[in-house]
Amino acid sequence: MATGTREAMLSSAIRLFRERGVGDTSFADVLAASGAPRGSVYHHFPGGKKQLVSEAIRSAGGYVAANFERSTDGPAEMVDRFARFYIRELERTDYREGCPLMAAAVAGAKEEAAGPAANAFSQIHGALTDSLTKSGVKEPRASSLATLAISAIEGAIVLSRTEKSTEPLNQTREELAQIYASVLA
Amino acid sequence: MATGTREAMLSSAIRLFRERGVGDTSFADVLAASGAPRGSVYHHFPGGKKQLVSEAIRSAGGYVAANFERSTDGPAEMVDRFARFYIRELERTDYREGCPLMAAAVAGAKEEAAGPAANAFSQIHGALTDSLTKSGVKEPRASSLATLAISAIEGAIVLSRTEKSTEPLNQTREELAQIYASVLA
DNA sequence: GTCTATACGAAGATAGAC
DNA sequence: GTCTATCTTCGTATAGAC
Repeated sequence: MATGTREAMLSSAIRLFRERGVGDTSFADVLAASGAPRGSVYHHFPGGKKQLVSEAIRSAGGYVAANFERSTDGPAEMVDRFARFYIRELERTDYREGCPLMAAAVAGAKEEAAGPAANAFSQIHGALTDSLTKSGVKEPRASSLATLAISAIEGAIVLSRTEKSTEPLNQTREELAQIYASVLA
Repeated sequence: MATGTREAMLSSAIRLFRERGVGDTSFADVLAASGAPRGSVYHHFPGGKKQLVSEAIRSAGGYVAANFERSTDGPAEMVDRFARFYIRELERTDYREGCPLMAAAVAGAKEEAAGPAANAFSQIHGALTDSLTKSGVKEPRASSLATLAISAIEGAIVLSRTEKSTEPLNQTREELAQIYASVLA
């Protein structure tokens, strides 16, 4: 298919970013991982690596946001599913792959990475805040609770990864569940 | 002084890691930032870049841990001071410099970075858990609450940085203060 | 302990043939 | 749309003079 190579490069880039970070991922790495033909790189990404990074993080952000929000879910479910998703991801990849948005955000100097990551975080925060207010939580508390959950889960993903244990993420998930339950009661 | 160059290189490395991440920081960058003489690199760090990274993160870990724990503080104070420290750091550096342990942990493939970061996180978690149990919180809740606080603050640092606003970190700090207050009451 | 010079490879990017 | 070849720059590392 026409876009097969492009898609393969983007998804390989995302995987490598999650694994080693943006700065440690080279163009050649993406080529090798995706099996994409060497000569077609600048055909698909005339803007070079910056374009590849930017599009990959944008794509990852859309994916994470879509996984985060399900219109039928309440706030507690959104948070719990988000945490569980990354617990599964860490187990699936033997603790190699973290959150792509985190990887991008830490490369603060690269605007092509940090910019799309900021957008995605903002989108997730907005969705969770909305869900909280619809459940009766007033601003500014709704925004605070949304920030707490996103911060805690993102941080816990990193801790779980470095410890090679799901315990930090599970502990965080349980504490958040308790907080959300008491607020929404 | 004999170790002046060495120290300068290490502290410059830490600053650059916080700013752009480990993968995007080159040896030459560290040299330029520290003003260290080009020819003495392998005199001070015969193990090359791996040694520099490893020692820099170890040093940063000790610094963060020392800042985190003060023997006279209770758990709520430890958490609050940790959050406030990074709020000040973000303001001081115009949101350029995040947590060095985060930067190291995200470079999961580099054991010389991820290893020392994991040690530092573990040390901080142990100190906070101890402080909680001494305040009467039983295990395993003490461990969970410690994990929640560290995860949330570390995650919030990243969010605040990408948004160029202290709001996420402040919101997280306030929510954590509330949780700790209710548990310790 | 610091300097210059340089080797060596990796990485990003481009050109031109097919 | 893909291939090979190549150019340039950068990054790590080493050698040898001072």
